[in-house]
Amino acid sequence: MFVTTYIFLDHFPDSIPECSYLNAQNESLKQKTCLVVHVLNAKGIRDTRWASWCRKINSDMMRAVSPTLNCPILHLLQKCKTFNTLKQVHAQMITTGLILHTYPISRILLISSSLSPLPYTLAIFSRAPNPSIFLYNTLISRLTVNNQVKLALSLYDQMLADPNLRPNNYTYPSLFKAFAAQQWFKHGQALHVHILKFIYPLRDNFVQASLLNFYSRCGRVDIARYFFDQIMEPDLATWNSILSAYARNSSVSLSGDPRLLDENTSSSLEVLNLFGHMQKSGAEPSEVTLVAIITACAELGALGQGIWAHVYIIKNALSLNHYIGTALITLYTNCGRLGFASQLFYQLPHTDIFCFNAMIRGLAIHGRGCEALDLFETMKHKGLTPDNVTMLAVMCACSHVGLVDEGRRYFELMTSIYGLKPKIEHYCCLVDLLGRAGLVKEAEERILTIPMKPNAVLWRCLLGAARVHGDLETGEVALKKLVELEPETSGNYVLLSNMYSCKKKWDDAKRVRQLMKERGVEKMPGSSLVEVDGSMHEFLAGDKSHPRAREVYLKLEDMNAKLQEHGHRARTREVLFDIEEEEKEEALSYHSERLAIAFALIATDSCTPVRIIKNLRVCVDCHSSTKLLSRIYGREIIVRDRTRFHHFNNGSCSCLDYW
DNA sequence: CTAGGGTTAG
Repeated sequence: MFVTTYIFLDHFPDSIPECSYLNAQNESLKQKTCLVVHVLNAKGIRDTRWASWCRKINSDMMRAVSPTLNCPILHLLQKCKTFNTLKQVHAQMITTGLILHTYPISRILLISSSLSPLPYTLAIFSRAPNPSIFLYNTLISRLTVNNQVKLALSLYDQMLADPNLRPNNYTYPSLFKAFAAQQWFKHGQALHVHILKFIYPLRDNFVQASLLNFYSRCGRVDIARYFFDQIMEPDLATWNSILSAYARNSSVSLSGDPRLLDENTSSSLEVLNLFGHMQKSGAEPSEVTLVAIITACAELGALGQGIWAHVYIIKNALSLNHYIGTALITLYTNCGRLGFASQLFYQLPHTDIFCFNAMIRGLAIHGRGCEALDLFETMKHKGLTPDNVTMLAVMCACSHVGLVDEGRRYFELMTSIYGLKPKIEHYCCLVDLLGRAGLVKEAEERILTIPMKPNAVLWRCLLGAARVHGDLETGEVALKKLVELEPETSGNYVLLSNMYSCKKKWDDAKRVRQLMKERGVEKMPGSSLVEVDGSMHEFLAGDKSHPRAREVYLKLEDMNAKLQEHGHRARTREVLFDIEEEEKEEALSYHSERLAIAFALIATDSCTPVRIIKNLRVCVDCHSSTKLLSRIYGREIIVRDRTRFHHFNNGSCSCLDYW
């Protein structure tokens, strides 16, 4: 028999009230019962600071009263490593009658679920006399771990059918975790109703965190946030859940729809914002926390904050595991520090497929296509099997350096050797690869024969290719599809309008612009961020709001004069509107990255590389003038645009003019 | 008392 005692700590916040515990202990020994102690805080919630103290007291008492806990057979059970030894111990449990008791059954269920065939484990359960909610919870959880979600659900159903049993706090977290992994949104909502019915008021951090996480994994960060705000005292795992929710949400649309860009940025900022609250609340960050922070920094390009997180890990002796490693590699490659990334990569004690994928992609977006392919070979040599993401990075590597045949070959190898089914992203990459190399017609044919419905990203790839190679006909086809799929996205109209302008079809350009106006589509302003002395400065095109705007514009005049001296002719074909050549030139020279570069040139040391983060793709004119500027001012200029990096050095760019 | 939640690449 158990007697549960709750000790309130409201008047003794920092020390265990030994006397009340001892009184209760004497009482329970007299009655030969087992005392179970919990320490509660002033709000009546279990105080986790005393959890290990309680565990020790409780297990001491348990041993004194209940001999089955110290039973040698259970010790043997713990040591089982194979199905055969498990069967022997199981036999002993049956002959000794141990198998009739809840606790030993729960132990053997745990071990059996990882060693035995499924029916064996289920048989053990089905022979349990009057299985308790505890046994149901144990088995449900093991089934979800072994990916038997449907079985777990039917067990849950069976339990509901028993009028003596009601689900409790322990029933739901594993089920929601499994639903989250399967993205079963509807089923999850249905199960959520059960929580409302059976667990009220909902005050358990585990259940709330599992709900939060379920909704966030189904892409509903808004609902996740709602649940987070309901939680009175978030613990570490709860904080980690909400931080990861926003961090994950921040990179859903890499190289995709530019409209989602702002959403990504604000998600990442929210990670940092929430982290501030977390620190104020006194919760100690763990590795999981830092993965979320670093992921957010990688998305924002906030190198300074990211390095702070890296230093935090080292200072606080957190482990540099492969989760952290992958996140840091992504951070450094996204912030243009390819050297840091590869240094870290080679220092990691254990590199898995995630680390390799991050590093291969890192090399690819910096235009180090051949090194990316070498690393791919190393990875295969290590016995790691490439997956969808690896192949995407590999094809991306080929695309960025114009290795068309290799890219095509890898695409074929995907299915023939690695047994991977190309997803729409792979087709995008292939179209990109072909398009950039000038094989616009082949790219278009590919799109028409793919086994799924082409999405906007795919058409945008084709449109980009058509634009670079001036293929108006294909561009029009692509744009028609794009406007159907995304009538709100300004970039689509801008691209087509630019194409018409370039062919001097001013009327058509005007028509597109008019269409955009009629539909009320706002043009997305180009913005460039530049980090100077650890803080970020943002410039928009023609922006005069910066405190040092006067100096910046003076520098810009100097830059433009020098550019002309060095024979730069403005590539006006990218200017949207039907305006005079001279005005166009002026519009170009006030592009946001030109302002950012001007500012960096006056505000930083002459040997510091200039690092710019753009929200859109680099335009042709900026690309060629930045190349020239890197030579004129003898500065390395590193620009991160929407999809890749451009390292401008001494008059040339790492992208070799493919982008 | 034994059962439960949080991490990485696109």
